[in-house]
Amino acid sequence: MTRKEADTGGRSRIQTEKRGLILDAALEVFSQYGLKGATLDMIAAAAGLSKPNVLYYFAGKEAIYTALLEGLLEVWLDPMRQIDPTGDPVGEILAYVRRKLDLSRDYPRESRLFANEVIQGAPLMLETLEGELRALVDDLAAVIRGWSEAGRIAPVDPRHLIFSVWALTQHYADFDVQVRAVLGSEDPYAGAARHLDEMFRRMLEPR
Amino acid sequence: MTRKEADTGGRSRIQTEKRGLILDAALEVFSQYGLKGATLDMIAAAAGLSKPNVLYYFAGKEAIYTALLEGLLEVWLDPMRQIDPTGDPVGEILAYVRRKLDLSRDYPRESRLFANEVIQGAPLMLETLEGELRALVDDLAAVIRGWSEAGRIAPVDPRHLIFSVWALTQHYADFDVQVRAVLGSEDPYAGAARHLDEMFRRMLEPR
DNA sequence: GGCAGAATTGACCATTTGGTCAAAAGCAGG
DNA sequence: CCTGCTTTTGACCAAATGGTCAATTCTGCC
Repeated sequence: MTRKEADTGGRSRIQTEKRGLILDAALEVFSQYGLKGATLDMIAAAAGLSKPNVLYYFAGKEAIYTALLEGLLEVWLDPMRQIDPTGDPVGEILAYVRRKLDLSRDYPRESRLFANEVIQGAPLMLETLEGELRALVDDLAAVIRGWSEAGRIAPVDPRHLIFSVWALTQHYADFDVQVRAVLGSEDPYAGAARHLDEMFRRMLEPR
Repeated sequence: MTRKEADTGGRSRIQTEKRGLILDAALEVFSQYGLKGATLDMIAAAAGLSKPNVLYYFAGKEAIYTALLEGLLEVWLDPMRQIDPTGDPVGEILAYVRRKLDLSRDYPRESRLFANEVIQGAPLMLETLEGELRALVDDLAAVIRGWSEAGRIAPVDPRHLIFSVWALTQHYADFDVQVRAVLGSEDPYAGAARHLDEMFRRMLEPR
């Protein structure tokens, strides 16, 4: 486990505990109100700590926000890393979609936090996006292009295919209220899983 | 033209002018920083007016934001309204996708403003989403279901299909920085247009 | 039990910011 | 040019908010 949040990093038990508490509270608050909309008082209250005590563990509001974002990227990119270039092409992509949709269902706050950041121009993540993310996408794009050229999936623009996976899966987390407003009491994720599975299958299966 | 922004509504020439100026400046600022992140001073500066002067035309910051959102929905829903139930099914949906993608390309600020609002729970739009939007989607879903049952398009969940159109097209506006970080200097919209066209075609054409 | 360092907090501060107001400046019609 | 109005603004205010700090409490260790 190399996740930042879980890495005690030489910190005392109580430090690790409280930092975790704060990060969890901050995720709740930031994902709902954004960086500027959230206040230290809200975060402190949600964590059950006093404001100065929160500042004892983190240098400032932005430091909490940054720590959160850093811890996030790992988890977020993980489903992509799990794709097996030697596996069955259509199956691998469908499984990827499935993992990404599960992430949206199980970690909607994380998804919204990320979305908020990117929509506002990703001032804190531009580097990462242009570096790590881009490299990862290039790698996967090469694999997909290989599959495509070998006739194992229908011809497709690899990078726009990847965008499509992101867009379609994250939509259910980020636009949750809209989706639910339209669907009423129906569970969005059951329908989404069937729909996306069918959709990508039709799109990818070679004729 | 029934758009709120353009409706003089009995206001003097100068009123209409200045209000328009303010709304345009506010769109720029709100879409970039969100409701809380934007300040009246920023909006005033962007509009080339003094802060009290801005408050002379609008009751407050939220009033500007609300006016903006109201003016938006019309434009945003328009492409859906243009779908012709008597037209060619696949062609109609492809044209819809195309219109929606054009909107993302030509009005990214509007798209981001809307996205920001919905991600944060749409406190000001829940009613509209559950009323007007839901009704509109239900209507279109019925049309699509008809096409599907008549075998004129492949079987598909109508409402999730609509979500897919929204997600895929708006992604290019809302996540612009991410898309560009991955693509480099390549124009996102040319590739997106081809990709989405091909994707929906494969998905919808009956076997 | 006592002590050193870690953890916690109430009180406080400076800045930002949404909003007010009374006075000044424009402006159109007579 | 005067008059009544609309428009504009500088000065100001109160509340919210990020952050500080000295003092107090707690904890682990001998």
